[in-house]
Amino acid sequence: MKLFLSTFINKLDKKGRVSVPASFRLALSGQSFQGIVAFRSYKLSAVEGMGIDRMQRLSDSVDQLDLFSETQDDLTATIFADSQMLSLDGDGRIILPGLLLDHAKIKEEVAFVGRGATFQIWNPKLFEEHQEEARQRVQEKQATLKLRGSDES
Amino acid sequence: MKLFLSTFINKLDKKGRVSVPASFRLALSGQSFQGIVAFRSYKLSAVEGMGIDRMQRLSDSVDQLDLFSETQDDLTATIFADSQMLSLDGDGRIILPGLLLDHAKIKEEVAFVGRGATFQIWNPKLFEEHQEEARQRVQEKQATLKLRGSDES
DNA sequence: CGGGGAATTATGGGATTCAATGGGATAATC
DNA sequence: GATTATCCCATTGAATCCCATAATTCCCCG
Repeated sequence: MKLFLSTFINKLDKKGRVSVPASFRLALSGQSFQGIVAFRSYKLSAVEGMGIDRMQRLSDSVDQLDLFSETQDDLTATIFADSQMLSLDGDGRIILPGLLLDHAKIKEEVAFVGRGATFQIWNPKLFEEHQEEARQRVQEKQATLKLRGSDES
Repeated sequence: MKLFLSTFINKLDKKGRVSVPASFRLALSGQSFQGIVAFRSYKLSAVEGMGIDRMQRLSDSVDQLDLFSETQDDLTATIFADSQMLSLDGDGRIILPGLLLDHAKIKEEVAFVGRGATFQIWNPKLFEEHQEEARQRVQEKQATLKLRGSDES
């Protein structure tokens, strides 16, 4: 199961550690770096999280742009430079650096929010509000989605 | 793991040495030259850094251009002629030559800035400003990126 | 259906390791 | 001989490992 689903709320201990939800750890297993890559969302008070494999694909995509171009530099400065490699300890925890805590306004509780291929890390309170607003926007706009590919069950 | 991620700020000692971040050293391991290749960015007050392997690829790319063309000559002059091989000492440090320090206006603190397949070396203060501008440009232009490769993470 | 383990997960804290840094001693270079 | 580079070791603070315990979920059997 390689999907990040559901929302989990865990505690930040006094060393700055949090348990990554077990199902997220499962989704991350088998990657070349045992941990998560996280960077500040540039639109939200939240942290974007994913496995290193997806990051590698992002890097390959950026490599298709012109080397030394402004676009390439801007993207790498906001994504790669800002991202942190947070490795899992033996008990499945990471330590969240202060920079990320500040950006997401996280104090003692941490929400891990599944988004399919990636996930986000929030202050639980702020996420609840955000989710409510998102639901309303979806309803107003009657947003829909086209399905790709085929089922294989 | 062959990606340069995150930003690390280390100190320049009075002998002109800096520690290369451990995760960068990991990304450089296994290459034919144990150290980094660095040259002055021709657009920014920064130093471009990478492993020797990527330098080889850059050389191959330049080889695709017309021999003796002006572009080819300009590129080789600004990149290959300008680059320095900085070897790692036993403790994972390099010596930054004065030419590079001057160009990047580095005094006592050095920022190693990950860019995926490569990295940059900055004066931390200057990079912070640059990163802020880059973030804004990304937002304004709604710069996006198509993900390459297959979707199975 | 429901209770009682058994396994898994989350969390707290002590002990250990490792990265970054400073500096002395030795070797190479001009 | 002076300057610069390399090697080696000491220190410190942070990250990691390791174990203990608490909470939760799962599962089997009554």
